[in-house]
Amino acid sequence: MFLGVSLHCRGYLIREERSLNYYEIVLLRSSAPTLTYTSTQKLTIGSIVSVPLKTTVKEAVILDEVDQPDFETAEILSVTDRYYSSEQMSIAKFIAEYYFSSFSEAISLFIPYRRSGSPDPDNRPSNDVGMHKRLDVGVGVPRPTLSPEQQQAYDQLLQTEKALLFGVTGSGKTEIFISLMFKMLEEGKTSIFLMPEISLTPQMEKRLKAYFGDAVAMWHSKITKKKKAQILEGIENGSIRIVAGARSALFVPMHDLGLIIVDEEHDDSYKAMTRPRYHARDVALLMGQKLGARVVLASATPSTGSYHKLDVVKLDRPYIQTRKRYRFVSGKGLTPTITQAVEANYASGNQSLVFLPTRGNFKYLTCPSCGTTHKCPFCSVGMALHRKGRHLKCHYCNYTEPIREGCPICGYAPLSSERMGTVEAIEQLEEAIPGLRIEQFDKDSITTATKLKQALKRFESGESQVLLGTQMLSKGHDYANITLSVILGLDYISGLADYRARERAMSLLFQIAGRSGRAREADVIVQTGDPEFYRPYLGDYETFLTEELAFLKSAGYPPFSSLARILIAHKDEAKAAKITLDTVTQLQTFDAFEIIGHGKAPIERIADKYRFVILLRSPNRVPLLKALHAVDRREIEIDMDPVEFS
DNA sequence: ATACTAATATCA
DNA sequence: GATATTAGTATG
Repeated sequence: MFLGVSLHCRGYLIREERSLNYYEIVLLRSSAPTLTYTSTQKLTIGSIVSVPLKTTVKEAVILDEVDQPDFETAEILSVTDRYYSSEQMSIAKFIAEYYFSSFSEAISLFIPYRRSGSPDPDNRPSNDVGMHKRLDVGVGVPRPTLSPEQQQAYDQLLQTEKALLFGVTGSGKTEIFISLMFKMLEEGKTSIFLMPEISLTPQMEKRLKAYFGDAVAMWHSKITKKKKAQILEGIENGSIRIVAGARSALFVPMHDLGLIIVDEEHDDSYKAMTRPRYHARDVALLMGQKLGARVVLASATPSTGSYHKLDVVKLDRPYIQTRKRYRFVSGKGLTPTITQAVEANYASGNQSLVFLPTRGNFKYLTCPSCGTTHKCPFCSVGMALHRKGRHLKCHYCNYTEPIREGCPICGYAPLSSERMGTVEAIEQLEEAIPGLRIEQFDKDSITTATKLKQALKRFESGESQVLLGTQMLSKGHDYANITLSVILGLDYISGLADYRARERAMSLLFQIAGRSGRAREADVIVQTGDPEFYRPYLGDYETFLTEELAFLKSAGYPPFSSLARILIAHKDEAKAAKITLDTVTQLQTFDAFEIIGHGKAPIERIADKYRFVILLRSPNRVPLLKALHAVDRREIEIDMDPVEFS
């Protein structure tokens, strides 16, 4: 640090006065505009400092050095030992501009670097190969042996900066990931491995730990503060070379990053649902480009977008070639056909998997007399029935109330309930099939990693014979000996008003089917009223992708166009409607995009706020972004590349 | 974001 | 008329 004690100017020694520097700063976790402060110290861009604001002290980031302004400035109180690297700053700038968040919100995604105590003059932020001590991590540990197919895919991946690894379930993608990570270790580089819902994939953790031991750390929102501090220390001293985790793992302060893997890249949970509404897959690609790191996206059911945009490396031979018999059945809920199939599978000593769609699995209370559905007082959705807790719960705002005995409108009792919930499905199956034990697999019952492990353990030991649950079932766990997969209510998914509904339904079918028959041949029962849609593509996702891309192209949807969704939410419905119309009026002055539609959101009210949406489409994203930056954004939220339309 | 201020609603 | 609640504004 340099203190400007005196200044020489044309040979004169100017007054013994410290020179003042002026800095533009942005407060962390705040939507306040950039402010100007002063300091006697020379500060670097990205440094985190403490500043006085009104009556409190806040943390802020140095954005830039500026000339003395024409207003009074306060002095920066202190400089912390934390800083954001220039790469973090520029990626945050991109996120703020592309996803319409403040810079503060974008930079707050990142975990800053910590300045090490030693006075290293070349202590530059990142990618300085050689600045960290090299540990003999992984040396001597047997590496995975790759099959010729895996070896070929691995070689191909090393030839490109970014690629999509398209590998069917059971084709051995994980061994390739591990081999790539070993390669990084050899080169003295680090890796980030992203997966959806990390806390729910203990298998992956186990496999990574087996190869990399303490050089790998798991990172997700449920990791304790203390543990996170330990991991950051490990990253800083170079002992941790691989960070595996959910979305947020993308923002850990790695040094010498060489590889980012995005597993299950098709998964929508990579899109953040709160500001900044970034897509981790897309940010990973940008980050790779900025840092010179390789990016590998991987999936058995890649998104149409990635398949279209990236070089594809295929891995299509599964270890064990197993046959699947598909059966399409009609109806709703647990029909006798399905119950009988589960029973027959159980009787022959085998295990089954039953899937219920996430949003279709809730049971609502309705009055058989007047037809009223019991709704949340703050949201325009029915309240889900939770029999275990004997209460009604709003899916959107978590408002809870006790179960009513009779209809609040006409007093009719008892109330009836519609739709199949996980609990009811389990009750019905267990009642119909004596001796059958079922694991409930949803957000209500699998709340911790421990509960997940216990449920899987019971299932693996044969103590239970059915896994029944929601989306969670489709997420890459390895299940031992499932010979029957049942997918209920697939039409609920494909019927959602969303240009990607078909893709989601097809992906789900493949993912669930992929959970079964890993060792032996298996049956897959699909409950749908439209079997002809699925039938041509069974066992061939690539043909589906090709044809779906043709459809998306003709309909003008992504990846052949760019979408933006504008969300307006206000307690006063009239005000919300007015903001919507005012925004539409502003938007109509641009010809950079098409206003697909505007009006009430499918879910009209959430948490006591009325919701309106505007959907925009443009063949080119740049003019769309430019136009949106010109509109008044004070009372609207812009969601770029939306994945949710509710 | 949040402290502060002005405006407006609520109430004894 | 005093006080509670809400809306609006500036922050360096």
